[in-house]
Amino acid sequence: MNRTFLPNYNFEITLLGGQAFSWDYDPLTEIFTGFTQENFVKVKRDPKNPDYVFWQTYPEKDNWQWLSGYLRADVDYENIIKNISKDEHIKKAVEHYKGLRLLKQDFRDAVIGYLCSPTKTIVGIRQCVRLMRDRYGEEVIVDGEKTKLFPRIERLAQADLADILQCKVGFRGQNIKLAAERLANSDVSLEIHEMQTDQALETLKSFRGIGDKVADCIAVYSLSRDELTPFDVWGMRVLQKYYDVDANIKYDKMRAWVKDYFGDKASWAGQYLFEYIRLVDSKKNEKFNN
DNA sequence: TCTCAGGGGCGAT
DNA sequence: ATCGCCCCTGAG
Repeated sequence: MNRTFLPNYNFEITLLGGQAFSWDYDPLTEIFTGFTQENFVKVKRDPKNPDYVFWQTYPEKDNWQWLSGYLRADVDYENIIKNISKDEHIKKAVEHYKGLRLLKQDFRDAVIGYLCSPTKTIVGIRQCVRLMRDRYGEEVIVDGEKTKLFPRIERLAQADLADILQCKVGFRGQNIKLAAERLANSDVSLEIHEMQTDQALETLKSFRGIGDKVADCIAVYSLSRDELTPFDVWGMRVLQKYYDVDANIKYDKMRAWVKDYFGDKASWAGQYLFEYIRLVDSKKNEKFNN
């Protein structure tokens, strides 16, 4: 494996948290593995020096150009943290999840993944993604072992709806098929990277099954639109409790408030708060159950 | 066995 | 602008 300097990067919370659904961790080897339509990847923190990471890509080896882009390894982490640390609440979340980053996932992977998300748990979304991978993904040999990649959009586009439904996607199946067909038969997945954020969001929302929330997720996690903040109901509750935001505020206004408060790196703040909330909620911390 | 909510969005009022 | 429904799964 290659070895590269990459400090302040928390793989566990970044890769296995709420923003990507295609990473796994093997506690025995301490290796994180991820799959996209193009690449399979292994990363591991150097146990002897945590500022360094071991990594390898497949089937194209040593592809740091791709991996560093995916991990957004080049962002000015310290500066972003300084930027969003506006108050004690966010500072607490930042401290707790030191090294949490935002990824830049493959756009098509993100569309398919987040189309699975409505009224599902993160565990459920991950399950759908793996079922689709096993069913439609291309095989790749990784260090002598057979595994599979994220299903190619062209492959999903030609799958029968009845077949897609085997992946436990339920009413989202139709949306997945329609999106795959459109992405396979257009240049949207190339053009959207060049669009202004407003236009990108409108384009996303023209897909059946993509509304405000999912559009924001895709724009933040695969297009690096750092000024947006995908927030769910839990995010709303914390905004209400800690930031005195009106409980009945609409999604657009909530997003505007967050952007206004946290600035042009609002998505990073949102991610820290979201992961923090998710943890606290899972522990049933009374502080939040007022 | 049952209820219920889960990183929502759509279509009918 | 509100509201029932979409399909399925795991937790309680």
